[in-house]
Amino acid sequence: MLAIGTLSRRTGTKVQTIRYYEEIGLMNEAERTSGGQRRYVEKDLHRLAFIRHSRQLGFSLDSIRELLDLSDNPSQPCAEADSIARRQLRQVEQRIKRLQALKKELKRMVADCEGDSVVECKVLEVLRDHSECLTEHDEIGI
Amino acid sequence: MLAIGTLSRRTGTKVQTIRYYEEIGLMNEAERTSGGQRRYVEKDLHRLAFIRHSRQLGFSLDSIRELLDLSDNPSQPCAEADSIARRQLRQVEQRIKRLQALKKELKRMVADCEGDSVVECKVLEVLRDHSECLTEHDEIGI
DNA sequence: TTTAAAGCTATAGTCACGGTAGATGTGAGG
DNA sequence: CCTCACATCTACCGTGACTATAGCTTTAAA
Repeated sequence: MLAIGTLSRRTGTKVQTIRYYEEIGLMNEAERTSGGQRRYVEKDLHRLAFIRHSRQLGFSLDSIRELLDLSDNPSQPCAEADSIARRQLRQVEQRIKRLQALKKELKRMVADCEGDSVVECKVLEVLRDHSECLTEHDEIGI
Repeated sequence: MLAIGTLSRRTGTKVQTIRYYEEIGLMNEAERTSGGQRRYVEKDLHRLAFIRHSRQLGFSLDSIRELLDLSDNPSQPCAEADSIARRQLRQVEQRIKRLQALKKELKRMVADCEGDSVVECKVLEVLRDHSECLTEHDEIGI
């Protein structure tokens, strides 16, 4: 039986995060000692590792919930897990695109900046005047 | 004198967002009508446009605060604005790198997935076992 | 048995807003 | 001047995915 701190170290997850996952029902409610402390078994370790790994791949907790459900019912067809992964892939590709547009704009901004004082600073000038932009960026790129 | 809704439309900023910017001191406190409604002048429009444009380029509100301070004191040297922009550029480049690693991993995941049922689903298998990963991804890529 | 470390709950904060309720103000038409 | 639709006001809660704190209790090793 593992204490929460051990689970934390073994998975690289903060203790509070583990408790948070329990609170939102992503982790099952852990068994407790007579004194009220949480104790975990190997199965919990695997589940948490699955969650963390999925988070590292950028899946939302909602997507992870779906993936865990699928993983818990091994007789279902695989198509759903596949489509969740593909959706995630599309999102990542979108983000990369937007960030690359930003990168281009920022590069141009700092490359052009050679003024000594703020009055003629290219960085601030570009920020002041949207029309100087090469690309149309209506959405915030995160 | 512009009402808040006009400012909102002219800059593509939600009304609540403008009020929020005032609350956190990013926008100056607006003049008020006798009835208590906010009224703006051209200067406010420019400041808000600067803020929105900076947000579109991914700057944090804290960075924008610095940039606005610089912009308000035009005799200062330009170096600081430049370094803020360069910092932002580095962050964007970092994010792109991480996302590209994720993309690679996700692509491999969905490409390998051909099983019919969840038991043999490659997607779930990879998520279950970190050791199958090509890359080390310790941080969550956002 | 002592005691330091680890655990507990409850609560609030993060970022950058978005949304709601219920009251009040404004400006154009009659 | 009056009405009425629309705009705006304040105050507050919610988002995602945690993180941090305070003040307590439990555990395990020496």
